Amino acid sequence: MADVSLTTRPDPHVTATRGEQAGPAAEPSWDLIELLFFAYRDFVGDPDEVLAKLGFGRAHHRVLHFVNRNPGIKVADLLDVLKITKQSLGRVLKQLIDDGYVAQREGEHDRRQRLLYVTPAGEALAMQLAGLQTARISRVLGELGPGGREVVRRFLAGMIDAGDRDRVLRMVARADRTRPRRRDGAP
Amino acid sequence: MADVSLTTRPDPHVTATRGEQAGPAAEPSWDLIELLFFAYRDFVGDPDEVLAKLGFGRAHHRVLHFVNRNPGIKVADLLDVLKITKQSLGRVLKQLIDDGYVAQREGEHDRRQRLLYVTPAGEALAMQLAGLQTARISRVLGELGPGGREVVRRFLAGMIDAGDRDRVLRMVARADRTRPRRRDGAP
DNA sequence: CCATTATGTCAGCATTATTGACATATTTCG
DNA sequence: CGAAATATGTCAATAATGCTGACATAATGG
Repeated sequence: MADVSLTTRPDPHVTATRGEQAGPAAEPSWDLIELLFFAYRDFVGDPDEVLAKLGFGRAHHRVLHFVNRNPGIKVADLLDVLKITKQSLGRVLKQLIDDGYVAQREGEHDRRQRLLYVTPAGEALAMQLAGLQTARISRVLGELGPGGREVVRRFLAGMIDAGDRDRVLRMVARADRTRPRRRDGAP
Repeated sequence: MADVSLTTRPDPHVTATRGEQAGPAAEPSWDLIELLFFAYRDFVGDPDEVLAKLGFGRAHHRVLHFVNRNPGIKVADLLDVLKITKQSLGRVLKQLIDDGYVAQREGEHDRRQRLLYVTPAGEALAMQLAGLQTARISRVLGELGPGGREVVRRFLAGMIDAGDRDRVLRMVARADRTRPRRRDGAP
């Protein structure tokens, strides 16, 4: 049974890849639809296990992740990224704060703002979770060979709604620069 | 602002792709982690809208999808694929049956079994939803150029837990053969 | 006949999301 | 200055989707 189709094969239904024209949809991409479902489920599965032991869920992960990646982010911007309501965010954010994984600080220019930062414990947890997901990704990219990473990146970026894509890519790029060197004014 | 990084660029943190060795996790793949999050959200977003108008949710989509792809599937096997409990499945399955999207039939050899099939309405809905997702996928694959599809496919397959991978790939391959020609004994 | 299997169902609970309404503090602007 | 707008927090109710545990029914199979 080993290793079916993890290697390249002719792939009968590559009918022509039919790029642009969104005609009457020849034949659904069943394989990619299903693989994406299973891949994403397992991709978030590893963090889920760790979080469950702390009494947290997937929602906590998302909040912790984006706060870690965007130190000093405003609550309003976080809501924008996550596309949830502030009531939904409030609950999980309160738990993360109460448990000492996230801290708030007043904005310097605008004291209404509660800028969000991860605590050292929060950063450690965020890095642990990201490490699990990165391990999975790295293993696969290693199997793909050179160039694979860029193809995957372009595929995922292209799958994002056009209206959001640039904002997301800007955020990814910005945070790429922000994280590496320990940011200045962390609490 | 347009089109950042949808084109290939040097990509600073490609540190060596560090394939196999799962050492102390050098630097997280922040970009792919986040892109996967946003890509999956939008990938399921299109069907979500259609389903909401019918009073259905994502859970209904998954059930309808796998029944459509695996006509005559046993309840137990569906539970295995979805990895949920029969109580959770029962709720959404009952709605799909009551609303005429899924039908049950007794197994021929084993009359305890309730084999699941989509009705014509169910097939139409499943195809509509798959069409939306396929349109998104096809557009991106068209932008990736030849070879992109296979890289993406291998990436997604590789992201699946090793223990499940073969089973999933076998299912994908089997259904690839099952669907195309109208199956024999559908209700 | 009896143990097992396949399925369904009742009851209760948790997580994560929603909407609507309102409260508080602060900034901004006329 | 004072009113309007903004940023955030919170209360209450509801929905979707998952869970556990317990039990019921029907059919299979030794």
